[in-house]
Amino acid sequence: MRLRPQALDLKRRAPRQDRALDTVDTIFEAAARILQSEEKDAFNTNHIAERAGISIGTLYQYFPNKNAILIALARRESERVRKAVLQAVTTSDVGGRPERIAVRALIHGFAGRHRARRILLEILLAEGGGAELAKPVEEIAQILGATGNSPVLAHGKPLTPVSLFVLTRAVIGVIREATTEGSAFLGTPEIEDELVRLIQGYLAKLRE
Amino acid sequence: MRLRPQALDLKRRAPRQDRALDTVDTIFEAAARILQSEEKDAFNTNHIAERAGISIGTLYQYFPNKNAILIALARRESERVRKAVLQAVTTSDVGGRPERIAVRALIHGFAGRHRARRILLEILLAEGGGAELAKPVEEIAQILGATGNSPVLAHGKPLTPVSLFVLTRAVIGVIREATTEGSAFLGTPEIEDELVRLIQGYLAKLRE
Amino acid sequence: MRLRPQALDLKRRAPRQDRALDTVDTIFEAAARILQSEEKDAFNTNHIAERAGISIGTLYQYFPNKNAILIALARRESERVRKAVLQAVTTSDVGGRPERIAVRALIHGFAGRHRARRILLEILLAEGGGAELAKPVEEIAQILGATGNSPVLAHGKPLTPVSLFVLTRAVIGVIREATTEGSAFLGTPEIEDELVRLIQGYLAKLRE
Amino acid sequence: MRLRPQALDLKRRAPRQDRALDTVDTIFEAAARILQSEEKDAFNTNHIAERAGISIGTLYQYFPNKNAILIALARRESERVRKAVLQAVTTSDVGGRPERIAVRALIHGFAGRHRARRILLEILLAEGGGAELAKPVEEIAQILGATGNSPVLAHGKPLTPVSLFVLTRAVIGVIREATTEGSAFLGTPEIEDELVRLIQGYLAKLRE
DNA sequence: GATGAATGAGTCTTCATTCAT
DNA sequence: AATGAATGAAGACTCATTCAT
Repeated sequence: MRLRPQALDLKRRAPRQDRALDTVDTIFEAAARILQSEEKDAFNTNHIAERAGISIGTLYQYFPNKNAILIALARRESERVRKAVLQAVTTSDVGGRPERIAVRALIHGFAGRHRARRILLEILLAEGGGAELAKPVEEIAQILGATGNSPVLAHGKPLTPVSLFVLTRAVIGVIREATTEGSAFLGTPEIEDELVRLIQGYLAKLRE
Repeated sequence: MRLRPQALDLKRRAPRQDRALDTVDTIFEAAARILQSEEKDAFNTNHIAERAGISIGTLYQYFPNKNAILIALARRESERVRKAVLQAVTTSDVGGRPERIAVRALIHGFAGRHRARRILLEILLAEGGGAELAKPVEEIAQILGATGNSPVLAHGKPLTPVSLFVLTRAVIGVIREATTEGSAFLGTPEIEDELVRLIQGYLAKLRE
Repeated sequence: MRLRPQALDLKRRAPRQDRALDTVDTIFEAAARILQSEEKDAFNTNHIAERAGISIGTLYQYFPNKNAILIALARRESERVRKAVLQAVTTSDVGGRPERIAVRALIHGFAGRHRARRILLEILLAEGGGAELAKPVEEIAQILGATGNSPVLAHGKPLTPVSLFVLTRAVIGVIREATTEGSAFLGTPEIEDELVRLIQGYLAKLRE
Repeated sequence: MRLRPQALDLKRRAPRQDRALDTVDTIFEAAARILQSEEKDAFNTNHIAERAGISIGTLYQYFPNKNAILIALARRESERVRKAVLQAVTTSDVGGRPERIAVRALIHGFAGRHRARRILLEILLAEGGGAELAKPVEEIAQILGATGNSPVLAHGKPLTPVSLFVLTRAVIGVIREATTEGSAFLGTPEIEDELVRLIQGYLAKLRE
């Protein structure tokens, strides 16, 4: 794959008609399905177009290049996770266990559709789109970092940037590794428990 | 790239002449250099051969396919890290801070040659060689899991498999993310401190 | 050449535009010309495309792999011969000499464009496509085997499968050998006479 | 395979020492074994040398190129068949059925080691060595053609060259087709009977 | 005589992308 | 807007053959 440097104009054409909106969604749907159920090699523009039931020419009317599809797909997924986790973190739930809810949201978000997400991840990394993945996590870290903003840290002082980085990446990292390795732990309540302990233990340590 | 199912015979020819030994090293060196300094696309057999100053035919006398070079490279790197970390973990150092030494070894091991390692990582993942990466970490986890075997856990009971998984992957995960994102924290003493705290905090939590 | 197991989908793309139809024919024509006039080594995908005046990519839009071109070419030729011979065999010509007509059709069919056909033959054999060649002959044998279906055997009882096999393969075999050896007999009236005698002699013997 | 025009000096070195003789035989043996039991693709110089337990360099000390091995192998096989058939044809056996013996010898000769011989045949054809195969048959035809020389034709006049050609190629052709198609008839007594009838019928017709 | 490391032209095939219709 | 035929650079891999040791 020879990709253009950076495709800033991810969408070549702003869809203004219903038909066009459908088309974009159709492409997304096809791309996601391929990621979910097929070989990684099958993720190529011709195949996506075929699966979407459109011509390759039409596909290129909505995306400037293959990478743009990938990035857009990643953005779309990240957005879902971000929202879910954000809500978990900012809402002081009755039981007061926002870490657990955040962890659960993350696991479901990043590990839910195993195959699709893992492959999306792999391709993105392979194509240099790694930064894209960091965004939602980074954002969450920012929010956690703002004192009092989150019940998680209600009793403590604000975290340093490094601590934030380590905290967020540790959680994400464990989930990602589990996904990549195809670990059996994924989806079990145990790993959820452990991740909560990891967070709590770290925060406790920081408070010392 | 269409890879053969499982490239078990990583080396096609057992080098019997001195010349051959040199050649293998030359290939490794060229491959590593490409990973370090060039585009990911540059990691192709023709280019590797060219950079190594040998013919493509010669390259294929030593490696059955492109993937084998990648795996061999990964193995080679992992081995170094494994040894360093292993030593750190099993040696009861005077100061009694094996976590710190292990963390440092891991950071240097996995994050040392930033680019090269990141790209190796990316390509490996993209090519489905993810399992290969898990091995050294898994092994360390096993050792940490054997009670008393490591000073890290000297005072406690053996960890459960899930705890082990979370502990090792959290550390690895943070380092990996930092590498992938090209984080500025990488290489600073701060992140080392934080990782040690992460470990200690988690272990303390487990002992509760 | 490493061939895919069975290239059942000989045509990769069903041509829907006029342009496409032309292209397929162009490819056939180029392939046939190469077979006719050039080295056997020249029968490679790149060269075929070049000769056809199209890009290699276009070629691969119509044929899944090199072998498919070969098979398609063979089928096309066989079909012609089959039709001609079939007609000769099933038509009770005025002079009542269907053997002669069949023989002539076979000679012209299989020996007409000497070089092209011989090389096609050779490559097909070399690529394991031998079965493909047997089909039309086999079919003719079946028809000859059905009593009364053909004037050739009008006066006799149906042939046994072995006799059918020997009869058809003897005729085909002589023609094929003559082609392969580049025999000067090929195309002379004499060999036609002899083949007719071969058939008649054998059938007479069977009637004894 | 890019072969030299015509390798007239089939053997590069006249073996004068026992060791050398062994080497040539070893190469032949290895080549034959590969033909018999492996993929056609496995018939390459490197593999032959490996199988023969010698170095590729040594192989090239005895054969100027790959084709020479093939031709030599073919010659060797043809020689056996030629001798067997010759003897059958020239010996007036008690029962006076030389056709049968000749046919039997041919079948065993050309169809004996099915796989090996078929592949040898295919490769030879593919490499343009077809002429080589015709020689023994041609020779037999010559002998049959010399009146009185063979009991087969004891009662008749000498055959014309065309008749000879047709007669010999018909028999060879049937056997060859049966081999190539992997026919089940091969090796059965029936096909032997039929071939004898084919010969007798043709000869009878010629005598009319 | 033997060795086997090295060579590299050559072959198939893929796939992102364009553009005339 | 949509189509899809055409493009062609690029890449993995093979194998006959050479030649320095």
